[in-house]
Amino acid sequence: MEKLRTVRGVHDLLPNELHNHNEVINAGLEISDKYNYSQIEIPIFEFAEVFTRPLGKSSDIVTKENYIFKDRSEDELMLRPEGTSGVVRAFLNAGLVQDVPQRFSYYGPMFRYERPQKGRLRQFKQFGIECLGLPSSMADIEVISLGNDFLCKLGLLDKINLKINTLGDFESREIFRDALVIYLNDYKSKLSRDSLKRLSVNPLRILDSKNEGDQKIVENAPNILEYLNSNSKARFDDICKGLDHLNIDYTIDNNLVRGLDYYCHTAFEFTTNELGSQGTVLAGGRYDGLSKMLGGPDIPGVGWAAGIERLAFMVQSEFVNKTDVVLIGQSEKNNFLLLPIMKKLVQNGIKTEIIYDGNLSKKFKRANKIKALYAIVLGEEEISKKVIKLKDLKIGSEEFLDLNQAIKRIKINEDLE
RNA sequence: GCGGGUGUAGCUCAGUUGGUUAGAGCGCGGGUUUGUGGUACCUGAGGUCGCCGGUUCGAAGCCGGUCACUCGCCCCA
Repeated sequence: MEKLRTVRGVHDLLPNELHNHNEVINAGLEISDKYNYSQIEIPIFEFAEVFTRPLGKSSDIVTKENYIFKDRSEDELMLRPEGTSGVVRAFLNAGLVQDVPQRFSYYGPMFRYERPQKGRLRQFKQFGIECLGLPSSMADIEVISLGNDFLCKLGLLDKINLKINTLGDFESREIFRDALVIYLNDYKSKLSRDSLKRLSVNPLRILDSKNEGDQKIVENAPNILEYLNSNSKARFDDICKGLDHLNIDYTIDNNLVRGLDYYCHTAFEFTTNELGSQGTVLAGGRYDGLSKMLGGPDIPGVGWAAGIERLAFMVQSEFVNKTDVVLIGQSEKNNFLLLPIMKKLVQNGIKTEIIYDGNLSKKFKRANKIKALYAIVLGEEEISKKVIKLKDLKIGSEEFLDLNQAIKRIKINEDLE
């Protein structure tokens, strides 16, 4: 029989790697809890419309990167490609519109049918936060500050840069877009093929093209900051001021744009150059239009999502599963006597494994392999004396003790480490 | 979706201009050790050379296709 494997771009997570993921997730949950964001969980698949409506018919995520399918009742469903739409949908369904602001955190798998690369999988995990119901620029600053603290907690701040930009409100953006198209039309013959396509579909995207020729053309293109109305301009100034107050380093990058239609005003990205071309590690922005697109009232929102695999790759702490105690019986028939000992050790919070097979030599080899700190040996001599033998595997010393004394000893030494 | 690289033991990799039983280190099993691990020594197992086809007397090595990984583009976390 042919050996089965995972599907393309979908990977197993073995203990080592999962440990790194959990470190990222736990840091995220802890810091967002302190910022008073409450964890929620939403479905992994939804009616396709939850994503197709807000993401816009032209976005890649909807046109070619989706996992879309019909279930047995012919409903069009989609594996979620991102978290924000689902969170806002849940917020609307729960009637929390009555009770704003709401602050949420979430994490879990997302799905995009893309060509896999390092840091880009078809099933990948995101950690994200959303702040709903606050139109004030203070919410933008809060959210960026939370992201910054999250990365700081992971010890990654010195490897990561923050870029921010504004897309303006919808009015400013329209005016800017028109000006940009007029400018770019003069260079139609020199634009790359990709950008030529973008010119009609999503001209703002041309601004962050990696094509050198495009970049030269873009250098002298209209600057979004000059097209902002006074409200949009004031917002952006506030955000810069807020970040200054927090001593958060950032660079303004007027070519930073968003692929998804519901974004407006603030856009930001934390990037690294340690991951090759998939350098965006945490990104987000304001999405005041989203709630309405999902059929709800006009509720503003701002948030971000971080790539767990990408961050875990940078954290890379070595995971050692350290066993506290192994239980070794002299012969197989003593194994039954080891069960209540294990139970008692576990109740005392001690990580325990019974080694069932082999002679004593093999059992100690196993103990060594799993990096056990202590061995408790139970043989004929111990049974007749009604004690156990506690061996410290680091220094090799052995002692006859009763079980309660042994537990005490193990716990004392654990605390010292 | 487009372009480049790679694929040999569980892992990291050798393998000459195509030549007969495909190798190493680590890891794994057994032993030196009948109540005791780590070190050392001895020894053993493990490979349809990613898969399919072609060229050839003969293919791990050449050619075509395919799958997977990887790098860049696209896009994004």
